[in-house]
Amino acid sequence: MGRKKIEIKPIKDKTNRQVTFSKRRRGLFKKVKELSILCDAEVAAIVFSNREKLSECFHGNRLSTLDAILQQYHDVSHAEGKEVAKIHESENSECAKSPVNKNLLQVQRYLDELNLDQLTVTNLEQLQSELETTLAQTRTTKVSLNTQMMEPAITLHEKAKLLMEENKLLKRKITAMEKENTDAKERDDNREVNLEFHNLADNETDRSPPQQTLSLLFQ
Amino acid sequence: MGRKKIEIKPIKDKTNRQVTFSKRRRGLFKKVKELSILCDAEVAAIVFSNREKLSECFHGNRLSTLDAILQQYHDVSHAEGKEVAKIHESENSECAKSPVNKNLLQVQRYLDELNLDQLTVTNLEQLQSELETTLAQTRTTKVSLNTQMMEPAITLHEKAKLLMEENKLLKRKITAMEKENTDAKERDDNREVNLEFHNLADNETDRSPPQQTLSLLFQ
DNA sequence: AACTATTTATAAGA
DNA sequence: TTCTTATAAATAGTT
Repeated sequence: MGRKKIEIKPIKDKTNRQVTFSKRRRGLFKKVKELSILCDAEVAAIVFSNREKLSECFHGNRLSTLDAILQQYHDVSHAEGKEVAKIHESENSECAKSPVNKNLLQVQRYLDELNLDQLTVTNLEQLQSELETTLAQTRTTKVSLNTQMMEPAITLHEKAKLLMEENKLLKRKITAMEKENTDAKERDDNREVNLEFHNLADNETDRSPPQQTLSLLFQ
Repeated sequence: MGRKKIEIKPIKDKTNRQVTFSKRRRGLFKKVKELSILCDAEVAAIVFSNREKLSECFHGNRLSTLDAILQQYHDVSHAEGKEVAKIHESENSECAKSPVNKNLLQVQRYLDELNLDQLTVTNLEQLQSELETTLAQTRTTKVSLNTQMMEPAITLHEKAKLLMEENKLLKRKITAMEKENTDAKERDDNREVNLEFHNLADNETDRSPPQQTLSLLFQ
């Protein structure tokens, strides 16, 4: 659909790829919306760009979150034929690409600029733990199920961005660890590297408690 | 795109709706595949027909992340509760005016001033403090039909979920890496990052048993 | 960001 | 259903 036919193969040119990505993602999300509305279907699309940025689009008028979709996904797969409860009905679900929350972008930036040398599993878990502690206080906050309430895409959108930022850090860290391991191995095949890995593992094991706090979070 | 222009509104005629559903789902999945290939992106689409029938397609060649995220998203939803936030994407959501958002702005400023070379518990405690302020604002906000007032709790709630998921992912990867390191040392092999990936495309026909694909996601 | 020449998707008909 | 085809829609390359 354009001036010329293109082959479906990876676009090498960075600029062109980015432009195409934006255009096609927009188109994809539009299709998602249309399919959902036209056919009374639940449709979700999740996109990770090659920069690890995430955007997602969900449409449906019966189930309302990706959670629900995945729940249903699971239910259908594990209990074929079992009737899946419909949670609620709502009139309409408008959707479009989400606006960017500048605050969260700032957090992203912050995470992105973290010095890799200082990044450890402990750091991330500490951050998580702190956030969990704080967020636990929202548990009693009940949200009205007013169907006209529109939760901006920011929630799913931005949280995912944060997640991906951390994910990116993780990958970089792992890459660094691998590299270090390789180097060490080449120099001297001794046990130092292993010890380092074990330390990390121990740290994260010791820090499992945060998950308990989380269990209180999502009830 | 057809003999006549159609409005994007629910199709009442059952037959027509079913036909359109099939056609458009095929088209959607094709778009997913193209976007993935052209732009080196991870793309997933999940579709439930109005009869609760599932179909999905995933495309991507780098990450097991998406699978992992969905897995963990699912895990959390299941293990921690059934409360499902009602979230809809909306057009033109504007969060900047929210009082809670102003608190987030404080967080942003705080992050701005952080020495990025030093992420410490003290830093995090300050961050937590800021977030607590934000959440306090949230709690005192009366439930309102103003959609903007209700977002933050959900937003933060969801963020917390993802932080936890990321944490799980982190652990998983590091564990895998640790294992790989051990194996590599033992065998003196070359290391090979073991990024599993799925390409479940072309799985759009209804006869395709959901169990097969789902077992990959939700084993 | 817009603009169009084209390709692609698809609505209706067979 | 499946195919055909006229047309709407998406979009590749351009400005």
